[in-house]
Amino acid sequence: MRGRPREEGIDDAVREAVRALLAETGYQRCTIDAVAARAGVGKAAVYRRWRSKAELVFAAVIHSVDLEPPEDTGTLRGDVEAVLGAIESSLDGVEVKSALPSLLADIRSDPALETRFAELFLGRELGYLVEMLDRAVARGELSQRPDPLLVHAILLGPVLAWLHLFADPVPQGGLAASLASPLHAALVALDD
Amino acid sequence: MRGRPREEGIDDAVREAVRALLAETGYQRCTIDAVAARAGVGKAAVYRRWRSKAELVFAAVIHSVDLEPPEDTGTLRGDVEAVLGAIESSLDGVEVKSALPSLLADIRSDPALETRFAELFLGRELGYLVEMLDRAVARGELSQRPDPLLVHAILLGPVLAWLHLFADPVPQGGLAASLASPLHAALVALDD
DNA sequence: CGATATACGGAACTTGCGGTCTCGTAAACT
DNA sequence: AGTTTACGAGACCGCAAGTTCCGTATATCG
Repeated sequence: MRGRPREEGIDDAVREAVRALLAETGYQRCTIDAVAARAGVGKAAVYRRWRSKAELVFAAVIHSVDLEPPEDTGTLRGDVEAVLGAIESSLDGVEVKSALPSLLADIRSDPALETRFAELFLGRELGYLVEMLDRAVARGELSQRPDPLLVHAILLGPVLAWLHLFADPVPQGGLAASLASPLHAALVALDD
Repeated sequence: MRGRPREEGIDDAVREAVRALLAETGYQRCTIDAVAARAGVGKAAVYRRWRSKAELVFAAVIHSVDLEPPEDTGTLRGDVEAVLGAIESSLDGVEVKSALPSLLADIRSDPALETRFAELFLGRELGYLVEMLDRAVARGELSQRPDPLLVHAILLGPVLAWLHLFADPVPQGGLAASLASPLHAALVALDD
């Protein structure tokens, strides 16, 4: 590579500035000028790294979420609760929560972003669910593996609806705990 | 009332133009100038009726959705499928589907809109669910009425996730049919 | 060392859209 | 008749995304 190399730390500084501004001022007020100023960086340096504001926010938020593989709790019921908890906490991050609707809108209007979102998030979640379901089949809790897409919708949907659509406070003991039993029953019912 | 009265038909013409442009060009390209031109109307006439683009799109989309009270099918299982079908078809309207993420983002960033959304949609849906649950209790299918907010999340969430988050084709026989059994089981499990 | 290529911060610039205002005109009420 | 409000058309403002240019710094290649 010829020329001056990319300066170390700018990527992180910009992503951190995005997260801070999202938390402090929301998605609309989190402008590229403000991000660059906050990170002590020129706008050109930002656009050299990300093609658009949507890409930048996506990268910043993604980077702050670590989607962990689900633990094997020994029972399907326990695994369901663990998965729900992971989804809830990943969606409930402080700076993420308020930006989620706008970010989703951007993702849906940019095919490249949509593809990466499907691979980075939905695909990984789906893979984890398949593992969880296969363990349940091996234990004899399910007779066969149900359609993972349906399972994904059944588990992710209620958490998404609550945090994203309702603005209501989370119920006693957390969303995951409240939803684990009924959604476990839903998966069992799916097995018939 | 003094002065020239509002011209009849402009409200409808503008709302219809919004729906057409949403379907043809998506939310971003559906600009107020384009809407006014399409409706054969000046921009001032638009802003005399709606305070912002978000209000306008909200009104146009709302107006195209008729949220019907759920039928009493005689069983909770049947009622659940009917409710799921109603949610699915209301979310699956051609022009609504692609605009939904952006519209939701606008709603979430405008407190006045958020209130109206909660009243017009969430509140009405919640009321219908309470009726459905009370019928189930009267029939003895449930021992007591579960938390309607949880039920709302459990029923609406999976449909929302599928149509709004996944871009995947709907499963065999429709979403409502595929989800009715497992989600009915979830409600029954909620009763313990 | 010197030429070239790329990065940097800063700032000017372009473009597009939401939203407001003005103008000349039309249609109602008092 | 006079007042008030609506109308279409279009000019206008403000703001934010995205691009370009400037002077400068830092790397590789010959």
